[in-house]
Amino acid sequence: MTVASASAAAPVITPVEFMRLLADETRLRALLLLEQKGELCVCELTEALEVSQPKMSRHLAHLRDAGVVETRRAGQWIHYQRCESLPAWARQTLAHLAAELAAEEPYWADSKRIVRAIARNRSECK
Amino acid sequence: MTVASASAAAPVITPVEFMRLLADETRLRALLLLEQKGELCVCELTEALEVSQPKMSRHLAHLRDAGVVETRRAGQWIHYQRCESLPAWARQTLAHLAAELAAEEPYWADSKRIVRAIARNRSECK
DNA sequence: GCAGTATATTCGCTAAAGCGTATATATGCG
DNA sequence: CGCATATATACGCTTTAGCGAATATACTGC
Repeated sequence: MTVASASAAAPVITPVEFMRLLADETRLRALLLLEQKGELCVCELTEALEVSQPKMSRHLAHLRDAGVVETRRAGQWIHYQRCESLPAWARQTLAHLAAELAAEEPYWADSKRIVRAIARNRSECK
Repeated sequence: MTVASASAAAPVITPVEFMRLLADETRLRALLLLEQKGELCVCELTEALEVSQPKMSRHLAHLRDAGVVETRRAGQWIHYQRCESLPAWARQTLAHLAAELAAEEPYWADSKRIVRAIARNRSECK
Protein backbone atom coordinates (compact mmCIF):
# COMPACT_ATOMS: atom_id res chain seq x y z
CA MET A 1 0.00 0.00 0.00
CA THR A 2 1.36 3.39 -0.96
CA VAL A 3 0.65 6.81 0.38
CA ALA A 4 -2.52 8.19 -1.14
CA SER A 5 -2.10 10.72 -3.92
CA ALA A 6 -4.77 12.83 -5.55
CA SER A 7 -3.94 11.85 -9.13
CA ALA A 8 -2.30 8.70 -10.39
CA ALA A 9 0.62 10.55 -11.96
CA ALA A 10 3.46 12.60 -10.42
CA PRO A 11 5.49 10.02 -8.52
CA VAL A 12 7.96 12.55 -7.08
CA ILE A 13 9.38 14.91 -9.64
CA THR A 14 13.00 14.65 -10.71
CA PRO A 15 15.29 17.68 -10.89
CA VAL A 16 15.45 17.51 -14.68
CA GLU A 17 11.67 17.31 -15.01
CA PHE A 18 11.34 20.23 -12.64
CA MET A 19 13.84 22.33 -14.57
CA ARG A 20 12.08 21.50 -17.78
CA LEU A 21 8.92 23.00 -16.30
CA LEU A 22 10.76 26.16 -15.32
CA ALA A 23 12.27 26.37 -18.80
CA ASP A 24 9.26 28.07 -20.32
CA GLU A 25 8.50 31.74 -20.04
CA THR A 26 4.81 31.34 -19.31
CA ARG A 27 5.26 28.64 -16.68
CA LEU A 28 8.13 30.39 -14.94
CA ARG A 29 6.28 33.67 -14.75
CA ALA A 30 3.15 31.95 -13.47
CA LEU A 31 5.07 30.02 -10.83
CA LEU A 32 6.80 33.13 -9.57
CA LEU A 33 3.46 34.88 -9.23
CA LEU A 34 2.01 31.89 -7.37
CA GLU A 35 5.04 31.92 -5.11
CA GLN A 36 4.38 35.56 -4.40
CA LYS A 37 0.62 35.55 -4.06
CA GLY A 38 -0.04 32.07 -2.76
CA GLU A 39 -3.18 31.34 -4.74
CA LEU A 40 -4.43 32.58 -8.08
CA CYS A 41 -7.09 31.60 -10.56
CA VAL A 42 -6.63 31.08 -14.26
CA CYS A 43 -8.26 34.29 -15.37
CA GLU A 44 -6.04 36.35 -13.08
CA LEU A 45 -2.91 34.71 -14.40
CA THR A 46 -4.13 35.01 -17.98
CA GLU A 47 -4.62 38.73 -17.52
CA ALA A 48 -1.36 39.37 -15.66
CA LEU A 49 0.79 37.48 -18.13
CA GLU A 50 -1.11 38.78 -21.15
CA VAL A 51 -1.43 35.37 -22.76
CA SER A 52 -4.42 33.55 -24.23
CA GLN A 53 -6.66 31.54 -21.95
CA PRO A 54 -5.99 28.16 -23.61
CA LYS A 55 -2.28 28.79 -23.43
CA MET A 56 -2.44 29.60 -19.73
CA SER A 57 -4.67 26.64 -19.04
CA ARG A 58 -2.45 24.22 -20.90
CA HIS A 59 0.65 25.31 -19.03
CA LEU A 60 -1.10 25.11 -15.67
CA ALA A 61 -2.35 21.62 -16.52
CA HIS A 62 1.20 20.71 -17.34
CA LEU A 63 2.34 21.92 -13.92
CA ARG A 64 -0.53 20.16 -12.20
CA ASP A 65 0.15 16.86 -13.93
CA ALA A 66 3.74 17.07 -12.75
CA GLY A 67 2.66 17.68 -9.18
CA VAL A 68 4.12 21.17 -8.97
CA VAL A 69 0.84 22.98 -8.40
CA GLU A 70 -2.50 21.87 -7.01
CA THR A 71 -6.01 23.15 -7.58
CA ARG A 72 -9.00 24.11 -5.50
CA ARG A 73 -12.36 24.67 -7.10
CA ALA A 74 -14.41 27.62 -5.91
CA GLY A 75 -17.57 27.92 -7.97
CA GLN A 76 -16.59 28.55 -11.52
CA TRP A 77 -13.07 29.55 -10.55
CA ILE A 78 -10.20 27.18 -10.12
CA HIS A 79 -7.48 28.40 -7.83
CA TYR A 80 -3.94 27.22 -8.32
CA GLN A 81 -1.20 27.18 -5.76
CA ARG A 82 2.22 25.69 -5.42
CA CYS A 83 1.95 22.13 -4.19
CA GLU A 84 2.81 21.72 -0.51
CA SER A 85 4.33 18.31 -1.03
CA LEU A 86 7.06 19.46 -3.40
CA PRO A 87 10.55 18.27 -2.45
CA ALA A 88 12.51 20.73 -0.36
CA TRP A 89 15.04 21.46 -3.09
CA ALA A 90 12.24 22.42 -5.46
CA ARG A 91 10.42 24.64 -2.98
CA GLN A 92 13.64 26.38 -2.09
CA THR A 93 14.56 26.88 -5.71
CA LEU A 94 11.23 28.54 -6.40
CA ALA A 95 11.37 30.68 -3.29
CA HIS A 96 14.89 31.75 -4.07
CA LEU A 97 14.14 32.60 -7.69
CA ALA A 98 11.03 34.54 -6.74
CA ALA A 99 13.05 36.64 -4.34
CA GLU A 100 16.01 37.20 -6.63
CA LEU A 101 14.06 37.94 -9.77
CA ALA A 102 11.27 40.04 -8.30
CA ALA A 103 12.82 43.30 -9.42
CA GLU A 104 13.68 42.18 -12.95
CA GLU A 105 11.57 42.25 -16.06
CA PRO A 106 9.25 40.78 -17.02
CA TYR A 107 8.58 39.56 -13.50
CA TRP A 108 8.26 42.99 -11.97
CA ALA A 109 5.65 44.06 -14.49
CA ASP A 110 3.80 40.79 -13.91
CA SER A 111 3.63 41.55 -10.20
CA LYS A 112 2.07 44.89 -10.86
CA ARG A 113 -0.46 43.47 -13.29
CA ILE A 114 -1.48 40.63 -11.02
CA VAL A 115 -2.41 43.11 -8.32
CA ARG A 116 -4.75 44.91 -10.69
CA ALA A 117 -6.11 41.62 -12.03
CA ILE A 118 -6.88 40.35 -8.55
CA ALA A 119 -8.56 43.59 -7.58
CA ARG A 120 -10.69 43.62 -10.68
CA ASN A 121 -11.61 39.97 -10.60
CA ARG A 122 -12.53 39.75 -6.96
CA SER A 123 -14.60 42.91 -6.88
CA GLU A 124 -16.56 42.40 -10.10
CA CYS A 125 -17.44 38.82 -9.37
CA LYS A 126 -18.26 38.97 -5.69
CA MET B 1 31.89 51.10 -25.56
CA THR B 2 30.83 47.95 -23.79
CA VAL B 3 32.65 45.80 -21.30
CA ALA B 4 34.91 43.36 -23.09
CA SER B 5 33.66 39.79 -23.36
CA ALA B 6 35.60 36.77 -24.52
CA SER B 7 33.09 35.67 -27.14
CA ALA B 8 30.62 37.75 -29.09
CA ALA B 9 27.58 35.83 -27.83
CA ALA B 10 26.09 35.48 -24.33
CA PRO B 11 24.72 38.96 -23.61
CA VAL B 12 23.62 38.11 -20.04
CA ILE B 13 21.57 34.97 -19.79
CA THR B 14 17.86 35.14 -18.99
CA PRO B 15 16.26 32.95 -16.35
CA VAL B 16 14.34 30.95 -18.93
CA GLU B 17 17.45 30.34 -21.02
CA PHE B 18 19.29 29.28 -17.91
CA MET B 19 16.54 26.87 -16.86
CA ARG B 20 16.47 25.43 -20.33
CA LEU B 21 20.15 24.57 -19.93
CA LEU B 22 19.49 22.87 -16.60
CA ALA B 23 16.61 20.94 -18.15
CA ASP B 24 18.78 18.23 -19.60
CA GLU B 25 20.14 15.31 -17.67
CA THR B 26 23.66 15.46 -19.10
CA ARG B 27 24.05 19.22 -18.65
CA LEU B 28 22.62 19.27 -15.14
CA ARG B 29 24.83 16.43 -13.99
CA ALA B 30 27.89 18.07 -15.55
CA LEU B 31 27.13 21.43 -13.97
CA LEU B 32 26.68 19.91 -10.54
CA LEU B 33 30.03 18.17 -10.86
CA LEU B 34 31.68 21.41 -11.96
CA GLU B 35 30.08 23.16 -9.01
CA GLN B 36 31.56 20.54 -6.74
CA LYS B 37 35.00 20.15 -8.25
CA GLY B 38 35.65 23.58 -9.65
CA GLU B 39 37.34 22.55 -12.87
CA LEU B 40 37.10 19.43 -15.01
CA CYS B 41 38.14 18.41 -18.47
CA VAL B 42 35.96 16.78 -21.07
CA CYS B 43 37.37 13.30 -20.74
CA GLU B 44 36.81 13.29 -16.99
CA LEU B 45 33.20 14.35 -17.39
CA THR B 46 32.68 11.89 -20.21
CA GLU B 47 33.90 9.06 -18.01
CA ALA B 48 32.01 10.11 -14.89
CA LEU B 49 28.69 10.57 -16.65
CA GLU B 50 29.18 7.51 -18.83
CA VAL B 51 28.18 9.29 -22.00
CA SER B 52 29.82 9.44 -25.42
CA GLN B 53 32.51 12.01 -26.06
CA PRO B 54 30.63 13.87 -28.81
CA LYS B 55 27.58 14.07 -26.61
CA MET B 56 29.53 15.50 -23.71
CA SER B 57 31.34 17.92 -25.95
CA ARG B 58 28.16 19.16 -27.59
CA HIS B 59 26.50 19.85 -24.26
CA LEU B 60 29.55 21.65 -22.92
CA ALA B 61 29.70 23.77 -26.05
CA HIS B 62 26.07 24.62 -25.49
CA LEU B 63 26.84 25.76 -21.95
CA ARG B 64 29.87 27.71 -23.09
CA ASP B 65 27.97 29.49 -25.85
CA ALA B 66 25.41 30.57 -23.28
CA GLY B 67 28.09 31.94 -20.99
CA VAL B 68 27.45 29.48 -18.19
CA VAL B 69 30.85 27.82 -18.28
CA GLU B 70 34.23 28.98 -19.50
CA THR B 71 37.23 27.09 -20.76
CA ARG B 72 40.95 27.03 -20.17
CA ARG B 73 43.25 25.16 -22.45
CA ALA B 74 46.07 23.13 -20.92
CA GLY B 75 47.90 21.25 -23.61
CA GLN B 76 45.53 18.86 -25.22
CA TRP B 77 43.06 19.14 -22.37
CA ILE B 78 40.37 21.73 -22.12
CA HIS B 79 39.24 22.49 -18.62
CA TYR B 80 35.74 23.71 -18.00
CA GLN B 81 34.50 25.62 -15.02
CA ARG B 82 31.45 27.56 -14.07
CA CYS B 83 31.69 31.08 -15.40
CA GLU B 84 32.56 33.65 -12.76
CA SER B 85 30.48 36.33 -14.33
CA LEU B 86 27.17 34.49 -14.03
CA PRO B 87 24.38 36.55 -12.46
CA ALA B 88 24.01 36.05 -8.72
CA TRP B 89 20.66 34.32 -8.99
CA ALA B 90 22.15 31.76 -11.35
CA ARG B 91 25.23 31.08 -9.26
CA GLN B 92 23.13 30.70 -6.16
CA THR B 93 20.72 28.36 -7.92
CA LEU B 94 23.57 26.11 -8.98
CA ALA B 95 25.21 26.18 -5.59
CA HIS B 96 21.95 25.43 -3.88
CA LEU B 97 21.07 22.56 -6.19
CA ALA B 98 24.52 21.06 -5.88
CA ALA B 99 24.19 21.06 -2.11
CA GLU B 100 20.64 19.77 -1.99
CA LEU B 101 21.01 17.05 -4.60
CA ALA B 102 24.47 15.76 -3.68
CA ALA B 103 23.10 12.73 -1.86
CA GLU B 104 20.53 11.77 -4.51
CA GLU B 105 20.96 9.60 -7.55
CA PRO B 106 22.30 9.87 -10.14
CA TYR B 107 24.33 12.76 -8.75
CA TRP B 108 25.84 10.82 -5.89
CA ALA B 109 27.13 8.10 -8.17
CA ASP B 110 28.51 10.79 -10.50
CA SER B 111 30.48 12.26 -7.63
CA LYS B 112 32.07 8.96 -6.88
CA ARG B 113 32.95 8.31 -10.50
CA ILE B 114 34.43 11.75 -11.05
CA VAL B 115 36.88 11.14 -8.22
CA ARG B 116 38.12 7.98 -9.89
CA ALA B 117 38.17 9.64 -13.29
CA ILE B 118 40.25 12.54 -12.00
CA ALA B 119 42.67 10.23 -10.26
CA ARG B 120 43.11 8.10 -13.32
CA ASN B 121 43.38 10.95 -15.76
CA ARG B 122 45.82 13.06 -13.84
CA SER B 123 48.17 10.23 -12.90
CA GLU B 124 48.28 8.47 -16.29
CA CYS B 125 48.85 11.61 -18.26
CA LYS B 126 51.32 13.45 -16.07
C1' DG C 1 55.94 14.94 -40.89
C1' DC C 2 53.52 11.04 -38.58
C1' DA C 3 51.01 8.77 -34.93
C1' DG C 4 48.28 9.22 -30.99
C1' DT C 5 45.21 11.51 -27.85
C1' DA C 6 41.72 15.09 -26.72
C1' DT C 7 38.10 17.73 -28.25
C1' DA C 8 34.83 19.78 -31.61
C1' DT C 9 31.66 19.78 -35.37
C1' DT C 10 28.64 18.20 -39.20
C1' DC C 11 24.82 15.47 -40.95
C1' DG C 12 20.50 13.37 -41.11
C1' DC C 13 17.05 11.82 -38.36
C1' DT C 14 13.43 11.51 -34.67
C1' DA C 15 10.81 12.98 -31.04
C1' DA C 16 8.88 16.33 -28.25
C1' DA C 17 7.20 20.88 -27.12
C1' DG C 18 4.65 24.86 -27.91
C1' DC C 19 1.19 27.45 -30.54
C1' DG C 20 -3.41 29.11 -32.37
C1' DT C 21 -7.94 27.88 -33.46
C1' DA C 22 -11.86 25.60 -32.49
C1' DT C 23 -14.57 23.19 -29.40
C1' DA C 24 -15.95 20.87 -25.12
C1' DT C 25 -17.06 20.80 -20.17
C1' DA C 26 -18.55 22.76 -15.87
C1' DT C 27 -20.66 26.09 -12.97
C1' DG C 28 -23.95 30.02 -11.90
C1' DC C 29 -28.03 32.46 -12.61
C1' DG C 30 -32.53 33.50 -13.91
C1' DC D 1 -33.89 24.95 -19.61
C1' DG D 2 -30.94 28.66 -21.80
C1' DC D 3 -27.34 31.88 -21.61
C1' DA D 4 -23.00 33.67 -19.75
C1' DT D 5 -18.60 32.93 -17.69
C1' DA D 6 -14.52 30.11 -16.41
C1' DT D 7 -11.68 26.51 -17.59
C1' DA D 8 -10.04 22.44 -20.20
C1' DT D 9 -8.99 19.77 -24.20
C1' DA D 10 -8.36 18.16 -29.15
C1' DC D 11 -6.24 18.95 -33.58
C1' DG D 12 -3.00 20.00 -36.94
C1' DC D 13 1.08 22.37 -37.54
C1' DT D 14 5.90 24.23 -36.96
C1' DT D 15 10.01 24.61 -34.52
C1' DT D 16 13.52 23.00 -31.77
C1' DA D 17 16.38 19.81 -29.24
C1' DG D 18 18.85 15.83 -28.75
C1' DC D 19 20.95 11.71 -30.69
C1' DG D 20 24.46 8.44 -33.02
C1' DA D 21 27.78 8.01 -36.43
C1' DA D 22 31.23 9.85 -38.94
C1' DT D 23 34.64 13.20 -39.53
C1' DA D 24 37.43 17.27 -38.56
C1' DT D 25 40.63 20.01 -35.75
C1' DA D 26 44.24 20.82 -32.28
C1' DC D 27 47.93 19.61 -29.55
C1' DT D 28 52.03 16.32 -28.09
C1' DG D 29 55.96 13.64 -28.71
C1' DC D 30 58.94 11.32 -31.63
